[in-house]
Amino acid sequence: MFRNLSTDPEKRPRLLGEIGALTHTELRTGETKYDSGNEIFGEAEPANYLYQVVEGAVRTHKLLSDGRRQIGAFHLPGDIFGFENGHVHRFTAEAIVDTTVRFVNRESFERVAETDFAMFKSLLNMTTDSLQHAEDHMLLLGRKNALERVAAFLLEMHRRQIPEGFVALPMGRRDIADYLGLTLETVSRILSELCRTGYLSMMGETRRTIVVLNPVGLAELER
Amino acid sequence: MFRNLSTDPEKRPRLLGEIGALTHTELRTGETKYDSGNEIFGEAEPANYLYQVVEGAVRTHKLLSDGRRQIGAFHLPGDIFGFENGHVHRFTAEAIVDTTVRFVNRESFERVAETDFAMFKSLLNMTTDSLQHAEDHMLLLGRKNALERVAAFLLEMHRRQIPEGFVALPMGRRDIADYLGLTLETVSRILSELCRTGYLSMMGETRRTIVVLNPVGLAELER
DNA sequence: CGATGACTTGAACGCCATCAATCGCTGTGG
DNA sequence: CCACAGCGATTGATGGCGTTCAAGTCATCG
Repeated sequence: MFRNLSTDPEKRPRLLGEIGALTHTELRTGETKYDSGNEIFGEAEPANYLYQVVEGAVRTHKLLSDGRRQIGAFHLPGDIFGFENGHVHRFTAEAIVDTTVRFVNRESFERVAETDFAMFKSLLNMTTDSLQHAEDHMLLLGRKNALERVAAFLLEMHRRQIPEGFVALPMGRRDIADYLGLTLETVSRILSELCRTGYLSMMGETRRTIVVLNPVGLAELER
Repeated sequence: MFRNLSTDPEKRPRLLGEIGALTHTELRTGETKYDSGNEIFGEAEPANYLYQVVEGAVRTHKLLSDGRRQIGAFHLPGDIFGFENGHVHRFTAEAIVDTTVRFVNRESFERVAETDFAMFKSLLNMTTDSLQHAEDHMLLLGRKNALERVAAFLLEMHRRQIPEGFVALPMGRRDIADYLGLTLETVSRILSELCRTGYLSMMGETRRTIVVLNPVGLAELER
């Protein structure tokens, strides 16, 4: 569960897969488990590691002083996060569920990238992927209405998970809301509405398992 | 006018400055003028060139099918734009005023970057800068109210222009609105409000020259 | 079995969008 | 020189979408 196809399937087994192959040479790597809700790194902290989700799910967010929160991205198994060009994290990262994370020492990674063009290119590719996601998300946050946002979110999660006939959302309504720039009540209302109108159906205790009954219709709602 | 300090002053004379020094070797470069409002490249077009603003100003935006627009960034003199990792532009770029743009053939640039680490690193740095800007803008679009957005915009423009005692905005209210995820009426109302409350004063025919009287106060409004 | 936490649903409000009128400046032509 | 169209900005009136506040449901857990 919570496996991931990444944004672009052909790029799926990305950098840290390669790093895995290099482990025995120069890179210092490791693996850690984080319980649900725990912080992996904090905004403005020194960025000493690169991370890849092995199992579970991670959210990265920024906070305003009064507690308003914007989640920039969800990271599913296979995704790499925490790469920064400066030496400081620009987001806080937290485990959404119990999560296993592989990490690579940033400094040792940079030493390798210094001489390995393929590695450097991977880094650029990952950065560009993140940029593209952020650019698309700006359009969503700036110009889409609530229904379009939720539809876009469902389609994104649908696309990123290995097809199993349903979408297993690791995150709660509050996380979805903070990702979409809405309130959790609005997200809940729109999910209910989409159920009533036959676009999807919700299962499980906390309604976090979603069967998309009409993906084409959803895509039209997203515009 | 419309000179630029970029986000981080130390990075100001970036890539194409270096490219300028390399022109005689392998890179194919040139310069073009675009009249106000004209398109430099379109979304989904093949990305054959990298661009740097020499004089003037450029906006990059995405469109929804029904015409809603989100401007991702404004590019002022010195700024480089149009770099993509895929071979297709993800934004449309247009001149906001009469603008001179230097360009570099993408293919020849990539040939150079293939063997020149410094060049490659510059590209990564630029991408990371864009990513950081996009991430900050997501927070603004997702979680800030209209007053905070306008204050943030003014401070950004203030910061990016060479200090001259005033901020000369090259773009109109509609562009500002589409950058901030608001309507032009809301932008106008809030600028008037900021005038009335003594944070700034507006000059010129179209009120596009702005004197920030209380930058500290503005920063507090932004949160 | 009461407490807690996640989700849903309802009712009322408010921020910002929408619709519309007006102002001021510019350029054009009589 | 003035009339007038045109464009950008401002300002006002109204309305709607999403927020806020408030119950209420259901499952889990001590």
